[in-house]
Amino acid sequence: MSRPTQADVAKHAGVSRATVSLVINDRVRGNVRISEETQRRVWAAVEELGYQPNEVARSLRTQRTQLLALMVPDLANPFYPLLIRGAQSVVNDHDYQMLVYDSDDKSAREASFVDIMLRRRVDGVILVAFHLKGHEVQRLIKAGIEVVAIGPWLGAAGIDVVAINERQAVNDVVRYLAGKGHQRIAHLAGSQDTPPGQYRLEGYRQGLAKAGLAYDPALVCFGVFRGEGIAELIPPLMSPPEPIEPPTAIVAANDLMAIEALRALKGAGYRVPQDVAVCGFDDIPQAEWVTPSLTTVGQNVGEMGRQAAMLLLQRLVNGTPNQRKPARVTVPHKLVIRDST
Amino acid sequence: MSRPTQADVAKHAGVSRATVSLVINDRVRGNVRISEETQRRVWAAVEELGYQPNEVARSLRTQRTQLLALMVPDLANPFYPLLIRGAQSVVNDHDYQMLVYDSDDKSAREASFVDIMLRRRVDGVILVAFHLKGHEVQRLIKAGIEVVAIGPWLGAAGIDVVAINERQAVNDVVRYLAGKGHQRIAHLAGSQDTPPGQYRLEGYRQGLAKAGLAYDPALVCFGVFRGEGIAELIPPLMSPPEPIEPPTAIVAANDLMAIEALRALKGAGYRVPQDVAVCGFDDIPQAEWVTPSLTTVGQNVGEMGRQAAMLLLQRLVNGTPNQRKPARVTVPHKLVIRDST
DNA sequence: TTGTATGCGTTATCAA
DNA sequence: TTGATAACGCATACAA
Repeated sequence: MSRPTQADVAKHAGVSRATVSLVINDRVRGNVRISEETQRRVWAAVEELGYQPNEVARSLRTQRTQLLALMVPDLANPFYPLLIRGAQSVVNDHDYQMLVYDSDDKSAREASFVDIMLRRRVDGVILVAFHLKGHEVQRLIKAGIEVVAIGPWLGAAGIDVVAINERQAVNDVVRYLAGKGHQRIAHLAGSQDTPPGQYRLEGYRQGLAKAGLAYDPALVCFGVFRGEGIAELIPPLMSPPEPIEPPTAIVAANDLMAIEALRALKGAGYRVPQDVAVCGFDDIPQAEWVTPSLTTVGQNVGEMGRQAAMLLLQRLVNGTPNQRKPARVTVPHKLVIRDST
Repeated sequence: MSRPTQADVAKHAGVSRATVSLVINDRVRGNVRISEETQRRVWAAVEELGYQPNEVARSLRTQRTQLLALMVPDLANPFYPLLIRGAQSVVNDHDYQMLVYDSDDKSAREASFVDIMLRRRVDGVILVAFHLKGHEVQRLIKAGIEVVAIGPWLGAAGIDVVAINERQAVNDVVRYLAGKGHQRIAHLAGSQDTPPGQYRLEGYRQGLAKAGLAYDPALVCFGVFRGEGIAELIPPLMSPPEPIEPPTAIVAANDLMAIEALRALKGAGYRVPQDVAVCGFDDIPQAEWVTPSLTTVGQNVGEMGRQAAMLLLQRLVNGTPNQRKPARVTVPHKLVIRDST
């Protein structure tokens, strides 16, 4: 029932426990020399007993868990599974495992993520944090846990960050729409208590300014990135009280919101893009599935995951933890023009 | 730099290490009695030093890691994030964390999952396994790791399984189509080296038989659940060589495949459902987004995740590991009729 | 009510 | 080239 330990292997092979450890960890390549014969015997015993090293004991001894963690705000947003995949692929190639944590975009869950990681002694974390404060992240860093953030993040001072230029991206969208002759461009903004929500709204305002259009608060409404409740926002936006002109284009803060808007608009009898154009943000695979297909900002999300994981592993394997100066990787985005504009 | 241990807390509070352990683990409620004053001092020291229990050491000592793992075949299929969410929600409520592992539908990765879990000494795993053999799962069980499988699985003898009735579900779809007058019903089958691929094909054949329709191999083509390469399957299916009649309905093995088929059909100028009806399987949220919206088999995927996690935790917390007789939970499915049929 | 001592399964530092 | 032996940080049986 109880699993074999190194001691069992040692007894079985007729050698000492230390020898087993040396053989198994391939220390033979160092200056340590162990006879061919002994090695053979050890491996035979391992095989015979079905011995699997106890990673827990190993972690306690080496002070390294080979465990990383990735926190995301919404697993149900297809954007994040792609991010996770990208990160997983490089992490697993380096003998690490990764814990996935869905914070559900909740401040309390983000905070408890920190505690859990502290207790589990993970070697590093990748954060897509919407609510975490700088000092909470500092707790991780002080405990020797390496941290990489993905996405714009206000408390990012001193840590590696992988992101796209959010303001610029929305800016691009707005100017593209203005270039197509749109004068009344609305923004379906994300939660303003999150950095992407704020940055994207800023980008929208910048874009308007650059295009010589006035900012009209009546054209901005606020939703959540999850896309819930967007349908209720559309009627008041599209049929505003008298003197206000309705928009001819809507820039949503992400694809989930844009797709919900699309559905609500179609349901209400609006033609997209003839009556109103719609743009998203992220370029999730589903942006191509909807009708009309969605014009959006393409983020290479898999690449962002990979980059973040690589930064983390660099710090972890190349020694010098917490020493190197923080990296800031900006992943290029591109405007993906489809049928909704 | 180095983090405080219980010994540090003990010194700081002026008590012994054991006392700290007792207080922190809330053993005060047992028959162990510790004075209010001592407790206060311990907690104060914990607070002051920012002590966090070392879960690694604790795991080594208690022989429990409070770690579970969930293996899925394709994180990019929106079905699985919903499953993960369901499981996470109950797992996290019980002071466990969950490792998410994407096997990428690869046999080798599924096998290495087993090794990794064995070494990490996880307390339990939830498997959505497409390739794992019975004896590989037995390795987990022999090591004392609790196992719950989600979905149909051939090597499931003796372990808890949460699943829907796959054959019946496809059966229902075929008979529904037959009832609408379809005589030529095609099947876009999933990989036949996976249980769902096989069961769904079987269900298709059963449905045909029940509806009094002949099985025609020309109406069955084989794709992958991921949905890649479906577009190439459509032209030969829809314009078969001379004597063969093309189908008037297509039953896909999952929604990803159905949606790709939908897109290919529309691209080729077919009208859905007038020229050909399309059905999917899973009812991912995106089934409702596409045009026409997709008729499909609704699986309550979040519920399946929750159920699986509950079964696992029951075994874990209610003692008696591996003793109880295996549970077999069948989650109800339902035909969700939309515009594609 | 609190303290002492031991072991969980490793790795690593010494000697031999 | 190999073998004792001491940590790693904690929980717990037993003593006090």
